[in-house]
Amino acid sequence: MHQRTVAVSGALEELSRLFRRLSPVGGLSLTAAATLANLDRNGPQRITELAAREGVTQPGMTQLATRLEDAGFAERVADPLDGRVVRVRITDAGRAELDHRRTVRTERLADLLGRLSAEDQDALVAALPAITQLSRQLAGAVAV
Amino acid sequence: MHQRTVAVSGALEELSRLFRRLSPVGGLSLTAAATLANLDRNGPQRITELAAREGVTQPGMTQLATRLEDAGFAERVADPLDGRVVRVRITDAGRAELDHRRTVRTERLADLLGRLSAEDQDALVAALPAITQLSRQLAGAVAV
DNA sequence: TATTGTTATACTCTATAACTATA
DNA sequence: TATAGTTATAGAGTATAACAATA
Repeated sequence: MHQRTVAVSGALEELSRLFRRLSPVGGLSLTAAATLANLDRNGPQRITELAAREGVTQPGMTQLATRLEDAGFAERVADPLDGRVVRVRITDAGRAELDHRRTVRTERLADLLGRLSAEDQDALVAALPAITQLSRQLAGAVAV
Repeated sequence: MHQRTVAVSGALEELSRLFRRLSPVGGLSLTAAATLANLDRNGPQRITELAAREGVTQPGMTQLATRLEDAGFAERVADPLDGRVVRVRITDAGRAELDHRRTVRTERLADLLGRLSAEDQDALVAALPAITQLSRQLAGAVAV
């Protein structure tokens, strides 16, 4: 067990928890926001596909899709080729909500980042590719 | 709004969400684990104090303390000086649980870190002080 | 009267199991 | 019979409001 891994692990858990507390911008849960962002980035997708990507069960995604629909952020579209399939699509209101969330969150974070030393800020920016990579690894690992 | 802030913000949200999915080591929620870690680090504390630190309401912390107590990870201790006050203290089983969580989480993370390039790994380690600082800033900001 | 903590109650989120509709 | 999705139901976690006990 590498010392550095322990350090990274602890730091990330702390950060993860604090970030979660900072995040509740709108009424969207983290999973709801992630799903919406996914729909925005990758276009309409089926319930099963979304469930797998976000790491929730199929019934869980059905319910989440319903919540997003009720909020006006997404809509269900029937698949003309297969009557069993439903595709979920983000709406304009959904995109606006994403924009809003990003704006508020970034404003808050900008304030905090501004209080870090220039060295710390640079180190954080330099670590962005690594963080992105790590996220991808995690997504793959959890998907199993 | 700085471009770099937007990038940091997005990366952190992604990471936060994925880390949460990786984390459920034991049956402990993130808040429960954080509270336990706090009790381990800083010693017995009152309900009100814990609630403020962890960003939950006082009734919320009462309930969390009860869950921790039921699990055998913490215990309530009466304050001899003030009959209204309850102090919560971590037990040996609680410390063992923390150890276990850290071990499992670190093992999982080590596997993922190992798949990153040497450059990415170094960048992540180099960013640790910045991440720690950011966590502190966040903790202060949220406490308000 | 103010403070500390608990109890009562309700809501969100997510899970598993059972079900419906279509292929 | 298999697949896609939904409905039914339950449990964890957390909030607000009302309450009890102590200072």
